[in-house]
Amino acid sequence: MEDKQVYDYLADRGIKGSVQRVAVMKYLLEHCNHPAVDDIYTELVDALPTLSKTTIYNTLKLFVEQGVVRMLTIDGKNANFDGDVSPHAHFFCTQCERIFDVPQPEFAGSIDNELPQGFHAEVTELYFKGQCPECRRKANAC
Amino acid sequence: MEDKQVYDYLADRGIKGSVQRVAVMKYLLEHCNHPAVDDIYTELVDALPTLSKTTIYNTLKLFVEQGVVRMLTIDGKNANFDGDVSPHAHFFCTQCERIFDVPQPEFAGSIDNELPQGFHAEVTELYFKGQCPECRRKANAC
DNA sequence: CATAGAATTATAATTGTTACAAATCGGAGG
DNA sequence: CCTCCGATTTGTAACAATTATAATTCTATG
Repeated sequence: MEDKQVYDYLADRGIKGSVQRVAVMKYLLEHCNHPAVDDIYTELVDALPTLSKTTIYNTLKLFVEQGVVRMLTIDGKNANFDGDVSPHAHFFCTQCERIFDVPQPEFAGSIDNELPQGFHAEVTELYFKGQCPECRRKANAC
Repeated sequence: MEDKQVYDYLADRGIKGSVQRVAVMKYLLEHCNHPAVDDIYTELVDALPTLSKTTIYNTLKLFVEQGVVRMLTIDGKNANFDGDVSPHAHFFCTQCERIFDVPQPEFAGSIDNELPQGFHAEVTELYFKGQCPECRRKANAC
């Protein structure tokens, strides 16, 4: 993926680009590993040696506010980030601690109908926690 | 609610009671405000002056492991706790920052059918974020 | 009543995040 | 091409939630 593409992607969504912002967005678009702030920092600091962790925080905050990134609070410790903002749910494996994308059941279409009168939801997060296929297989192998 | 009742409630679920554990469980059963650790501590420390915050952490960890309490990671800052473990979803008002109980759509009955082959979920958390009726009303009053 | 194991406590350490002020960057106008 | 202003980035320090640890206190049991 070209930096120019990412720059335009941000511009289309009303976000002024910068070297750092493009790098963060590009990383999120190219990886579906739901990184934490630290993961992103570690990945990018080699290419951008002056990068500051504060910048990652600032950038992600902006991205979340502008709706180009989703923040996940699934693992109870860190925030994790997802560059895929299309509706989907997440599965947290309590053993390997990885986060997986899983399809979201259809109720999502009419969220406010599901809610009591007067509530208005802007964000929906559906989290599952348990064992992923790989860890289940290992556990049963005993 | 009597302490004895709460003590038995815990015993029925395989948890040995203590003054502190009963106090925490009782508080959670009597309040649906989804308190954070600090809220619980502040509420209980008057009646139990020697209470330690570490005890609250230990106790809640035990309760969550034993499935008598749910931990919510909806607000991005603190963990919040819910003594009601029956299936229901939560709504976080981004303005007043309160957490509301809301009904959970029916997919919950057959969770593993909703998940890709091989995943096994033990916990499901459905979070909505937006404005509660009260804050919406205030916002529109301008 | 003595003892062993469990639970509680206080303190310190750790960690993720935010606040803040200084330095740097980038674009508009001269 | 230069200067200047506002936005962005950076580094440091502050903050707050949580966890680790070790000592103390409880509690059940013999």
